[in-house]
Amino acid sequence: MDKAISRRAEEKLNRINQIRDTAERLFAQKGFFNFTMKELARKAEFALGTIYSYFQSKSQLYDTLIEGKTRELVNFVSEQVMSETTITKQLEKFIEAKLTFFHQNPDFIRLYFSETYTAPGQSQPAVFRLQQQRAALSARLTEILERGIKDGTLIPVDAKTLTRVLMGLTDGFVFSWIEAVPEKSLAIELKIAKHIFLDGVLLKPRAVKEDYL
Amino acid sequence: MDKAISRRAEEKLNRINQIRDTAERLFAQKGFFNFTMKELARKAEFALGTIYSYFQSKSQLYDTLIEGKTRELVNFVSEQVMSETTITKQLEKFIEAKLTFFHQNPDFIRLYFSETYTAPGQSQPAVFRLQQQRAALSARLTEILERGIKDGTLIPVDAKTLTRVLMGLTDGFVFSWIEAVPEKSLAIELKIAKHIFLDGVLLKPRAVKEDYL
Amino acid sequence: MDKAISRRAEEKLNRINQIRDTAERLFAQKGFFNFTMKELARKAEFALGTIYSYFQSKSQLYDTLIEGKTRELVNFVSEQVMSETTITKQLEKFIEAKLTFFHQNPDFIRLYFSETYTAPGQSQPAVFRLQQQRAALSARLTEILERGIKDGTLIPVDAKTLTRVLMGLTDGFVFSWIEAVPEKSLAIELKIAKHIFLDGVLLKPRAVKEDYL
Amino acid sequence: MDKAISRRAEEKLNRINQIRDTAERLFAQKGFFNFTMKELARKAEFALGTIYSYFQSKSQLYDTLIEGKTRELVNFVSEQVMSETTITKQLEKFIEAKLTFFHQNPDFIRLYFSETYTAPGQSQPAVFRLQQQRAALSARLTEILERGIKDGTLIPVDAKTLTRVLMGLTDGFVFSWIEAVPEKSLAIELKIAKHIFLDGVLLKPRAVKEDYL
DNA sequence: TATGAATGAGTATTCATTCAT
DNA sequence: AATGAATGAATACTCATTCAT
Repeated sequence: MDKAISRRAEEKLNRINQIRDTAERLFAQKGFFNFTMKELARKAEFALGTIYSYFQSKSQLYDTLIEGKTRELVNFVSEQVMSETTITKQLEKFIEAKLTFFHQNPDFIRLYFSETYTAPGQSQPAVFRLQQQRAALSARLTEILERGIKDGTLIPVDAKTLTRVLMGLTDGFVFSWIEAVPEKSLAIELKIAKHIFLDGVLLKPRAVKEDYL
Repeated sequence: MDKAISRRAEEKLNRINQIRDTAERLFAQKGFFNFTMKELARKAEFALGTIYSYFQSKSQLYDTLIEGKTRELVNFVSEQVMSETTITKQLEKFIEAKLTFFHQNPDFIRLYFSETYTAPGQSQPAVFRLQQQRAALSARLTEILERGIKDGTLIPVDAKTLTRVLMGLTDGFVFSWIEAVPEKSLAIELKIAKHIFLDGVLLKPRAVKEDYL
Repeated sequence: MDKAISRRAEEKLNRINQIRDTAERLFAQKGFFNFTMKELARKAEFALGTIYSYFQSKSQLYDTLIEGKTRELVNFVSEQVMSETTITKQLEKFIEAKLTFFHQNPDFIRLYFSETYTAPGQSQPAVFRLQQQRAALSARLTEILERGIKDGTLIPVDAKTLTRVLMGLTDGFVFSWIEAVPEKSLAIELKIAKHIFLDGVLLKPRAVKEDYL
Repeated sequence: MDKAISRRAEEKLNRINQIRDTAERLFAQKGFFNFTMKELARKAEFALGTIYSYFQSKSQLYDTLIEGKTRELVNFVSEQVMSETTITKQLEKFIEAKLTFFHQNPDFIRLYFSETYTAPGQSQPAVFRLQQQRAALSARLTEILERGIKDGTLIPVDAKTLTRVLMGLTDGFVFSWIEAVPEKSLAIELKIAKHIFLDGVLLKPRAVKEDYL
């Protein structure tokens, strides 16, 4: 009996996951408005009604997808960063984890950006939660940067500003993958990314550092 | 007679521009699918049919808007960059011009990202053209970087990779403005951006530069 | 063996009755279209499939309910009327029985009217049978009235017309209970009803009776 | 110009009325749930979208229909009744007006009863308003009856009860027309109805009047 | 025999686009 | 040229019914 129940539960989970995966791919490929629930049903090989027995609505399905993946992202990055101790290593780890996550979840890239893109005034659930998660990630980054600035490792710039900058920089990196994810060279890209963030692109560092507001 | 015609032509141009401006605002605020042509007509203070006498379809209006603005962007950045001679100055100018353009056209930020977001396989006209324009901008950047690498100003990295990186980095910077465009501190942001790109975030440059592939 | 079978048969009957009762309540409360078979299953505490093993379809369940209750009504009224001998008493009994039946089956009031309401051209089974039952009831009434007219007890009006009138009048009485069934005053209402049907509302009967076509 | 505008206004009114008439017929024939907006469009010879440009939704169209007709009914009956002075004449006029209205609007009979039928707890707009109008009509009737009871014209029964009774009786009369409206004999039916209400069905009034609670 | 997950036809509503005035 | 009423294809979602377990 127990076995039967768990087998059913497992099958149900599999079905849900099959829908989720198909939906994620379709949302990513076509955007929210360009795919129909009918198409999802066909691609996921379920009847329309079956989809609706697992998810309340198209929006709710979308929300669930975004929310789940974003939470994964935040957890993944947080764990990786916490495994390091020095500021420099933590920053490197942050970059590495964020880029790695998106590299492993290329479909999510579009979702992530299309959601962040949506006008904030609309305050749809998905957007709201995603922005909350982004905020959580930012807060974690700010802590590291504040410590780095205080102990003289980093340039003395307002930590909040620096946070926005680094969040943006890494987003931009990922964003460049929308057109073409570099299949094999993640290691190289990572190396370059870290280097640029930490040391800049000039071969010979400038002798005199500028003043920072 | 000539005058009358030119007055009419001017009026027509004004009308078109009024529609364009309203449309750009709406596209930016709400996204392509979240407003109706009826709403556009009402906001632009024209009849529905009038809009359609100037633009073939909603998509075509959208395409036109994206295409025009992107071309403006490319021209603006190219001109600014060409006004400088040294590699460092040109890179600084590139960053400055790109960020300035988006700072002055905040509505365009969403359009730019939402379009780039749309899946490339779809090959809708707007996306296609926008990507062509992006390619043009990238090509310009690659030239500069190649010269910089060759003359020893920049770290010896594959120029194509570095291009993608810098395009992504600047995109990311702009992207961070979607949530909140910094009204007054563009100068400061620019200073920081340039510094980070060129010198990195470490206060004391690392003594030994790593090897680059 | 016999016993076991009869126990099963009894259990089955109980199950069917539980479904019928729940269904009757739901049909009456919400109307045919405003509740789902799922809701019925939940309220009757059976699985959806179980309902369908006892009733072919939602419509057929509805039909069965209407048919059964209407047959009860006709039988009840007929029996009561047949227990009297004089015309006046029979008419009083007809009124009394009809009103009493609906008073005891308030849920059925809505069912009765909503069904009669449905367009006759549609010829759905339930409507058809209900109308047959109504016809049976009417026929019984016509007999009484014809005798009453013949023997000079009643005003000399076409019996068919008078039948329709009295059917309508009693329906109307019952109909007024849809909004609020008078809990305690059935006796009083009955007294008034009988009086009005037989003697009218004027305190002093008009001296000269009009001619009737 | 004025003319053109009024012509358009008139055409628009005609169009709306054509939709209303078709809708009233369909609602009456099939009930709310058994007809589709598509069918309405086809029967009214308009495109689906056109229907929606005149009415917000199926429900709103339904509400509008019920509300309008019911108001007509109440106004019509009120005006007729007010044109008489004696109690007896007013009661006769009430019966006459109510029956005449439904005789002239046979489609409305079903709507009227199906709406009154709908469970009151649901409190849908249409039901609510219809019941308000019914209440208004009842109130008017109560006034007349109270005066009649006071001045000794009518039997001494609680006026509220008598109101419910007479409302029910006339409803019942109309209700009997659902199955078959008597095309030619309205005058006769009216005569009989009035007679029964006022004098009852007994040819020889009973000598001793019963006591009334 | 009982269950309830899966099915998919059916329906209200929206909105880009057309075209008679 | 300008207007906006009319059009109807497209789409999210519901719910009676089936059937494998």
